[in-house]
Amino acid sequence: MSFDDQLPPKTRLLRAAAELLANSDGSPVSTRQITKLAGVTAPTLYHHFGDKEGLFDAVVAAGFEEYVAGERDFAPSGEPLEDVRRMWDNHVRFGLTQPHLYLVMFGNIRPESRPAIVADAESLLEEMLSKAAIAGQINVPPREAARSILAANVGVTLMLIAEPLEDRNLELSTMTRDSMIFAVSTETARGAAADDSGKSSVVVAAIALNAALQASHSDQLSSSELKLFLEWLHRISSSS
Amino acid sequence: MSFDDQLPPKTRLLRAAAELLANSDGSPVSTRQITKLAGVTAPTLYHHFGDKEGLFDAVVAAGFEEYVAGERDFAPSGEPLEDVRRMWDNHVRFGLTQPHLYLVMFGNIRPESRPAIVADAESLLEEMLSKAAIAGQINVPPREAARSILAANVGVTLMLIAEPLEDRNLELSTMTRDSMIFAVSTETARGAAADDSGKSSVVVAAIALNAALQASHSDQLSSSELKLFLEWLHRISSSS
DNA sequence: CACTTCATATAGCGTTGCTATAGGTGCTAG
DNA sequence: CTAGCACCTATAGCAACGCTATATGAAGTG
Repeated sequence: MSFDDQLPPKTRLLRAAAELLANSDGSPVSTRQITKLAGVTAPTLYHHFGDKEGLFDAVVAAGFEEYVAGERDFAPSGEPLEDVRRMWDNHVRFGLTQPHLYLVMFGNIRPESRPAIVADAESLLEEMLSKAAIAGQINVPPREAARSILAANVGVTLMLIAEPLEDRNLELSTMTRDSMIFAVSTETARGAAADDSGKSSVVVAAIALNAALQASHSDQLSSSELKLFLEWLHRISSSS
Repeated sequence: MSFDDQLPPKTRLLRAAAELLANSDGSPVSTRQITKLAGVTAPTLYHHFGDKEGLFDAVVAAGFEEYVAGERDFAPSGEPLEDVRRMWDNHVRFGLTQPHLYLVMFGNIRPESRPAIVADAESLLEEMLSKAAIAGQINVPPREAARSILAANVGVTLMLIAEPLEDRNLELSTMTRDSMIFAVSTETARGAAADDSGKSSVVVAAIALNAALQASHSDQLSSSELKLFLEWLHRISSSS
């Protein structure tokens, strides 16, 4: 169960820490576990990495390489905002496939101590958004857009990690992603509010839905379902 | 430096924990510090709260009361989306004035263990968004909108907490906030390319009706009818 | 008074991150 | 060849951690 004795202790420590971090079910990883798996004793760890956090930082640095590699892997599609979407998705995917590493990278927030990793991720995003800005596709300075989008991206990823596996719904991610990109992009036709009739109630909403349904040939309901649905709608909207 | 001996130990423990948590500069707070400040011994803590996390949960619960009180304090302005903005701002303000408490509440994420606090904050937001939905102001089901907005809200707050005080820029918050609200609100005609406007109005109306029905306990339909009705509504509103 | 129940204290277990000290190893200089 | 010098690693152990088995006191009830 130990590591190849040929490798230098520093490397063995890094691999052991990475492995334990990846397989730990959220419980903290002790230096004793790490040094035991690496086949070295405690002082070796502190000689090479200063302290536990130093070792984790080194692991994170390697993890970040992987993260950045993922972010850069896809060739620019010529559609910067589409690339931003892919960066978002890659960010979330990274967080969900390596939740413990991600939590060390982005989750271990301490007041007034901004992890360098955040700045790196931010500039990576900003780079792509600058292209979008050049193409006149966004209505916010790239730096601010990057900060904003990254914040939302981190928030969503943390939420998804915290969620039990069985009801993890990636729609939260895509929806938030598209909301953010939509909001900063210039391609949105503003104004032209469809119905600002206001003062909506059950009745008004029912009437609106009724009209809209009949006009749009929605195929979400079968015809028999639709018939009954409309009858109920009528009952609701003709009451009160 | 100790606490009023008249108070029951449970209260003293709570206050001591809250105080140490509030004044700690991010470093962890030990049970020994807490019990010493409270003037009790270890078993007392475990008798009342089970374990350290239990005590922290209790502190958080008190903090959450404060948080909720802040969220409810302002009278509804009659403009639900404006109230959502204020809830967002209140959330950020709470996080920045009590960063350590906030980090215990929202930052201490562990894989697959979703803090109850998140669900509470979510339903608080959802409640307000339902009003917006009834008024036909949003184009996404309230629950999904709440999840999405809260995720972004948490992400932004964590980012701001991590940022050094001197260059904390609240514009990140307002910008992200408005981006999210803008994206889910119907006051903007969404990108024409991806949208069939007829179908879109069906969705909006369905969402509004759904929210209205759940809010008003209409007795126009029997409970079994209502159940099926809502199921269809859900099918319609979650399509597109 | 006897008895139960709740609340607190004494003392200590096992584990944590970390280190003072010392010893071994491989290199270069004389 | 050997002496000296960095560099690296191990032995052993400290202080602090979360937590608990056990015992003692206080308060209420028959």
